[in-house]
Amino acid sequence: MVEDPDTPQARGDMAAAIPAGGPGSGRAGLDQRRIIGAAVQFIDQNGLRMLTMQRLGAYLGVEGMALYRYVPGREALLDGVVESVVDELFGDPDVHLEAHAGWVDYLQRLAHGLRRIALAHPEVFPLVATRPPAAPWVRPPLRSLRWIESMLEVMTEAGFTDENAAAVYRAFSSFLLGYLLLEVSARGVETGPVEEPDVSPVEDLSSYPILQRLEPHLSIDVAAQDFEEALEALLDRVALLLPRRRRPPRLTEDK
Amino acid sequence: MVEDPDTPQARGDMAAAIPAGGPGSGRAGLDQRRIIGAAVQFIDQNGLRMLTMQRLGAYLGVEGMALYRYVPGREALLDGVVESVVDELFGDPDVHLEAHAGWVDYLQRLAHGLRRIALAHPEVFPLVATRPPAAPWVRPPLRSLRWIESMLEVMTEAGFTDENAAAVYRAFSSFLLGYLLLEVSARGVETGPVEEPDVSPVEDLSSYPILQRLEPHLSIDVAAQDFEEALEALLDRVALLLPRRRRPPRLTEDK
DNA sequence: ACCTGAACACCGTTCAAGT
DNA sequence: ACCTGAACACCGTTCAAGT
Repeated sequence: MVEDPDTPQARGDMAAAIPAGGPGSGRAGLDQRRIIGAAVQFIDQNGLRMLTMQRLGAYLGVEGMALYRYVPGREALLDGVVESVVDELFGDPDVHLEAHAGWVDYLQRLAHGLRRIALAHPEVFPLVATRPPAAPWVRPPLRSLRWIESMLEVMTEAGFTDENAAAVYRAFSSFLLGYLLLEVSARGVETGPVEEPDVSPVEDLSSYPILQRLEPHLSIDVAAQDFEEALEALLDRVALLLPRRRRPPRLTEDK
Repeated sequence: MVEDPDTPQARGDMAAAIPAGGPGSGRAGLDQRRIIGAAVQFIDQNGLRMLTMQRLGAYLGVEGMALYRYVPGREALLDGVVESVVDELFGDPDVHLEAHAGWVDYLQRLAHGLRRIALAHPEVFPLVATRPPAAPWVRPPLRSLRWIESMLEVMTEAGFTDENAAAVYRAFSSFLLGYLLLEVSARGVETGPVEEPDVSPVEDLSSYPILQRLEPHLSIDVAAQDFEEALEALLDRVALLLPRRRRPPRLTEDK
């Protein structure tokens, strides 16, 4: 079930005129899975806006138009990229779908799994966030029917009403989307191409004294701690929806 | 300060061969403000992916290359679009910068103002959300130094420490970004072009019984109520950061 | 001063032709 | 069966030329 996006089949060192050292002419023939995997790699390495049918073709040692035999077009390819990246969650050993210790543990694993994906593919994540979903109840970044079903199942079995389970799904999605998109974009997405040193004309802060004073508190390292706290706050709030029981103490498994 | 994006100067009914009834050859000469305003209108009407230098030129009754005298290029134009839309906040009479009744009232006005902007320009908002910010501490959707400064000022004057004011700014940004992006995308962004009826092959839900059962709870109308509740929850959580005082009761002004 | 024509390098996409 | 050449319509962008 875990589709290795690396497909290390017969990787010869013949990356001669091929840009950025792609999988080269990996022989073995094209195929939709391989093309989408290569697109993910290409975006990770070169940024989304560098992805072109012809460049992706060259990356695969082929002529660009050849891709149209396996992929309906560029838009469909991007959809495939998003699906493929989100589906990495299925292969994550730390998010074991069936082996969780209660809904808190489940949501924590899910959240951390999605965060790992976002950080592993920062150039792809904006695509995950903004591609129009197939249906209005598919909310990024949890854009997989399987995961939505899984989450709703865990929540309802944990005693949440249907209505509350759905509300938790919505709140959880909003939280993850906002937080991860900001974290990923703060880590210099668009650091892709050449990144002209530019001597950082970073806009004059002298008219904004408070912003200037608080700047150290707005650095990326500070922001990186927010995730755990915000997740905890959300889980605490969710726990209040549960009829009788209090939320179990943290890190204690309650099977 | 309120720059009317409609620029109703001499609007003749000569929208002959001009696509989608733009401002036509509004005479009066081009100018960067007018071009960016037209781009916003164009995106609102036709969707982002329809925006092309040549089409925007035609929309303005001009030849496309003419725009390069006023705008450095397409990327810069998009930056201008984002800035222009976010700056509409300055003209919003309900978000009066100086006349607020405490930080709770201030944050509520700010949140609702940004929500109005997102809903007024659903096709632009993904751009607001994903354009790489000028600096890592500029967090969408509050991408204006003036507003960031303003918010930090209100929070610190209300008694929050520098560190907490910054934390509130981060949490507030994440909340707004995640919530508004999802709300906007749920309202059929990409309803732009022709929207083939498609008979909605909306993916078979029969393998996902819980999802199927909860579908009514995931509709857009249900989700639209979440904003107020989530905002309240965030404000409650923020209030806990304040050293002594409790959060003042809702809707009561405390000047 | 301001816009346009023509040109360039590059897109996505189709399809007949090659192997 | 699978890839390529050539072609088409369209991009963003530059610049000499028109008015």
